[in-house]
Amino acid sequence: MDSDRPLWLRIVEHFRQQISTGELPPGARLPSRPEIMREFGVSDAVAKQAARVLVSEGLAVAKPGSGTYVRSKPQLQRLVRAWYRGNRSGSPFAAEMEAQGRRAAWDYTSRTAQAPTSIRERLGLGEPTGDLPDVLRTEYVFSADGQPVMLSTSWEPLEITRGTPIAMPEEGPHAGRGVAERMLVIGHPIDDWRETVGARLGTAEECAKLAHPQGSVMLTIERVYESRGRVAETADIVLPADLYLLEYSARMGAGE
Amino acid sequence: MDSDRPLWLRIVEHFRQQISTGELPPGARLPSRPEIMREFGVSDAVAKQAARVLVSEGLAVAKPGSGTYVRSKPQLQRLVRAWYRGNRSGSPFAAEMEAQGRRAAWDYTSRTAQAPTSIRERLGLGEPTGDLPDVLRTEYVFSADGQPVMLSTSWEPLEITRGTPIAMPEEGPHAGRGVAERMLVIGHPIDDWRETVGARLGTAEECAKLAHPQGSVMLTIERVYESRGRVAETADIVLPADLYLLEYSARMGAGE
DNA sequence: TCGAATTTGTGCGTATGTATC
DNA sequence: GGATACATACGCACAAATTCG
Repeated sequence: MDSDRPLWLRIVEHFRQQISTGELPPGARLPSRPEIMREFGVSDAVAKQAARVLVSEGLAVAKPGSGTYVRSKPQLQRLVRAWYRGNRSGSPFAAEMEAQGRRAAWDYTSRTAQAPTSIRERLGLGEPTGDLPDVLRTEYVFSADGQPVMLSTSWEPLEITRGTPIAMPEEGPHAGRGVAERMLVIGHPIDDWRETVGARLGTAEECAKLAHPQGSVMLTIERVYESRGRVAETADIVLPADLYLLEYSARMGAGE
Repeated sequence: MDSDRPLWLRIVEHFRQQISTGELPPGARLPSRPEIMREFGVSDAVAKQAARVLVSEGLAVAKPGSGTYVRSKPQLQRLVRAWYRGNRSGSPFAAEMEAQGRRAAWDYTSRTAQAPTSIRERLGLGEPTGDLPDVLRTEYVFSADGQPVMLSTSWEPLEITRGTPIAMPEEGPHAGRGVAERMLVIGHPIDDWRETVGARLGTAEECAKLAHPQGSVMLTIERVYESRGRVAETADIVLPADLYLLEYSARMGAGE
């Protein structure tokens, strides 16, 4: 008689408000399911549903055997996706993390492969030759302060890098230096840059790698680096939307 | 004994695969709850859970009284967030939609208000004076081909626009022209531009306004327009991640 | 036009497994 | 080991919307 909204929604809204006002600070324990049943006079199914929604919204974390807790929201970090760091040395990620006073690190695995069609299109590759590999595919897991925070799969055409000292991104004298710097070494200065940003729910694998609950919202970036009108590298980047904001900016040319 | 994964997850994965391979094409009807119970030998609760997950993942749409259907995924549209359209006339949104051959339209409501603190910070406003309004707040619902596709809340400091012919964004000779063009009219050329991109689950209100199922993933943009080092406008933009990709690009200066 | 069958959404009660405290 | 708490699972009931004869 109170309202026409579902019971579980009212409970969700009750806790949403308590969390947003700070009445329930991060880390605070929410009532257990039996407690919710008593306090709100609802059944177990309703308490369950409400808890699941709060968790799926990222407001709470459920710990079996312990309780359900208000999620401590790490401050949203801004990732500056601009190019004025072009002539710095070292990886852009490391520079960004250093600027925030965080410790950067990454794991990677590289292997040559034949590019799938979607990547072929982005790289401007022609038809594949037999099953000859034509790209170097490198998977990265980037970490900040020991926490995994970003996934990236990078594709470089072997056409460009084969036989050069930078053929393997993370080996040799230019290891860990970032794509732009490495390409410059072999005479392919990156002079154009394009990022396509989207968002979706993370796959189970992505959530696991990033130590996030299943179904977390992820930002996706398709990055393309060009050198003299030719694509020198492309990457698929995935990062948790609850950790990062992406910052793009441009100064307008006067006439343009 | 088959696996240690939850029953509902196995059912979800079953349909996920059928959908991704096209075996279940967009618009196809999924089995009803009783059918799933029979086919998989599970209880009603499991069938329910599986259906809810498929819907929350955006793979299916549930129609009460009718059935659950594979969601027809509209092609992802790219929104170019760059500034080379600076000297075009008319609204950027209208131009973008026109370029895609779609019909653009928008509703709006404007009113003066006292800016909340987060907006004050972005606009660089000082302490509020009593409860005097100091911004014009305009809420937009943008539509393409009659479908709502984007929400935007725009904030303009009255300090700048008060008493000018463009004080009301959607009235007078410069109605519907876009912020940059309007600001230029009163001698505040937009010369810097910054967007902060994030993603999250849409609120119930946002999902309703955008005719999307509850809990859809949304892209969020915080846009700031500056004129001579001063913020002339800021906007909060929300758009469904299953409809749009955002495209940012930059040509690197040679030396930078 | 009307009514019956179907289907989803919501809600209740109970039981078992497993992790935490 | 015992109590507590969450995750999973079974079975049932009813309301509202849709479909179709």
